[in-house]
Amino acid sequence: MKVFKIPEATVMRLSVYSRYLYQLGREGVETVSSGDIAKGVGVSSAQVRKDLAYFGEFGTRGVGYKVEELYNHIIKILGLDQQWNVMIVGAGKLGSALALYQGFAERGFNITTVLDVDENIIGTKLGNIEVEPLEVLETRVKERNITIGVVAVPASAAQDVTDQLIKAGVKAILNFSPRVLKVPREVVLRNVDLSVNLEVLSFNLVFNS
Amino acid sequence: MKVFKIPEATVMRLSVYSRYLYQLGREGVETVSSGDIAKGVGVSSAQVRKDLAYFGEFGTRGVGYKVEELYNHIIKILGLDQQWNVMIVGAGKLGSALALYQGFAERGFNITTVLDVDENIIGTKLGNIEVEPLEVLETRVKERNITIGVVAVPASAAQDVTDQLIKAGVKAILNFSPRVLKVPREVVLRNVDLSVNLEVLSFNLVFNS
DNA sequence: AGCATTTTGTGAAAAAAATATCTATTATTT
DNA sequence: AAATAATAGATATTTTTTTCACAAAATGCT
Ligand SMILES: NC(=O)c1ccc[n+]([C@@H]2O[C@H](COP(=O)([O-])OP(=O)(O)OC[C@H]3O[C@@H](n4cnc5c(N)ncnc54)[C@H](O)[C@@H]3O)[C@@H](O)[C@H]2O)c1
Ligand SMILES: NC(=O)c1ccc[n+]([C@@H]2O[C@H](COP(=O)([O-])OP(=O)(O)OC[C@H]3O[C@@H](n4cnc5c(N)ncnc54)[C@H](O)[C@@H]3O)[C@@H](O)[C@H]2O)c1
Repeated sequence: MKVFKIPEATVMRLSVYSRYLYQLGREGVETVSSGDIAKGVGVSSAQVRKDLAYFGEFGTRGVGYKVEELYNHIIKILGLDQQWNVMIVGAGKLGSALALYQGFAERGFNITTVLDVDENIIGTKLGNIEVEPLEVLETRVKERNITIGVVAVPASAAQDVTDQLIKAGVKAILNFSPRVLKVPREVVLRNVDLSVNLEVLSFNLVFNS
Repeated sequence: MKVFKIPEATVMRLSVYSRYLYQLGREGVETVSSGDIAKGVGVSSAQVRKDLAYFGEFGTRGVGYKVEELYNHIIKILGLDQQWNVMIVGAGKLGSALALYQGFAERGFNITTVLDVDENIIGTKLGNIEVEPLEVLETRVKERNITIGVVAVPASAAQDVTDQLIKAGVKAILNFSPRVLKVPREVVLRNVDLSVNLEVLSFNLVFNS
């Protein structure tokens, strides 16, 4: 029921702010100004205040923000005050790295299931998750209440896997394959295209010289 | 000496267009309109034309673009008509996945060197690259003419590794650690923050419901 | 050859985002 | 208690990016 539209850049920055606040919290800092945050994460102080202003008033004029309080607010805004069950499809190099990464659990993302089609991979363990065959996709999504699907299969299989995830009831998809995916409007899609990132670097190297 | 500023979003889209054109080329398609490209990658046709207009006139009115020709132009724009030597620092889960990924070489990114500090990892092979100790960083950057450094170490080591890369002469850095890095203005930096991506999903799941 | 059709390239308009400025509120100092 | 300083929140301005819309080519059809 979105009324205001929040810039995606704002959401991404909030995520970064929250991690900086977490760090400050652990260092024992109790209050922080928009300028401090700005300095810490490399944006302007006006930007920090603007980003927060979309969601309410969290600070005290003349004083700043309470680190812990602001942190909790942002965590809530980002939906990280709850657990999200995640399925990774494709237990290759990248899928395995993601499955083994502890950082996601710390932020409330529970990687409950990893699937593959390769007989040699199915049955192996990634940490304490056993890789299961693609056939159980729908069953697992339903019984484990999985809302987020991660696509880490070759480009040729990406759309097919995506369709299966959506049919099974997944609400959001993080796509690592270099393929433009078609999803219904109500499904949230994000693409992480690692090649594009390298190519932006090479462009800048050529262009700025 | 940059005269016009090109939106970063434009550069990212060009990368996506180029891959779509590559695909079309392999399917034997010879000409394509801005509308076709738009449909294929999910943007507007005006956007496609505007993006290209920053760099010249590549099409024929009433006809469209020659697939191969436009592809070559974009490859040139992105600096992919040359080889880039890349060093990955951190041969953990993510660094290994990146080192073993064939897709980068296909786009002109030559991963020549992978470094780590862990005695158990140094000396092991990733494909045909042997993981070497961090100590050789400067030597390798120089002798192998490395211009791009990939930071795939824990956040606590990220700034230190970055400083070493820059001191050794690397011109661009792709950072996978969840840490805001400080780099001199002339060094190109891009952050790939995988947690942020998941958090944008959870935000949208909460916000749009 | 003339006319209809397609589709680029582009200037103008609109929308979105970032930045700067101003105002109000709190805390601190004198 | 008044003056001063700090800083959030609101508003205004500027900049950037996207979208729109149309004239200018190129093609093909009659
Ligand atoms: N590894 C990287 O660093 C990297 C970088 C950029 C992009 N990518 C992209 O990420 C994706 C995965 O890359 P990777 O390097 O892990 O590849 P990979 O080949 O190591 O792993 C892919 C895995 O997917 C499995 N698979 C294939 N079809 C499947 C299906 N229909 N259902 C379930 N599993 C299936 C394969 O068995 C394999 O284990 C690819 O699309 C790749 O282009 C990877
Ligand atoms: N694996 C993922 O899916 C994932 C997801 C999001 C972010 N990240 C980030 O990417 C980075 C790497 O993640 P990972 O999962 O590969 O971690 P990892 O622990 O598997 O690997 C890190 C590697 O870096 C090495 N290292 C440590 N200090 C070093 C130094 N100073 N110089 C060279 N090497 C050093 C370690 O020996 C280790 O091999 C981390 O910053 C992590 O937060 C990873």
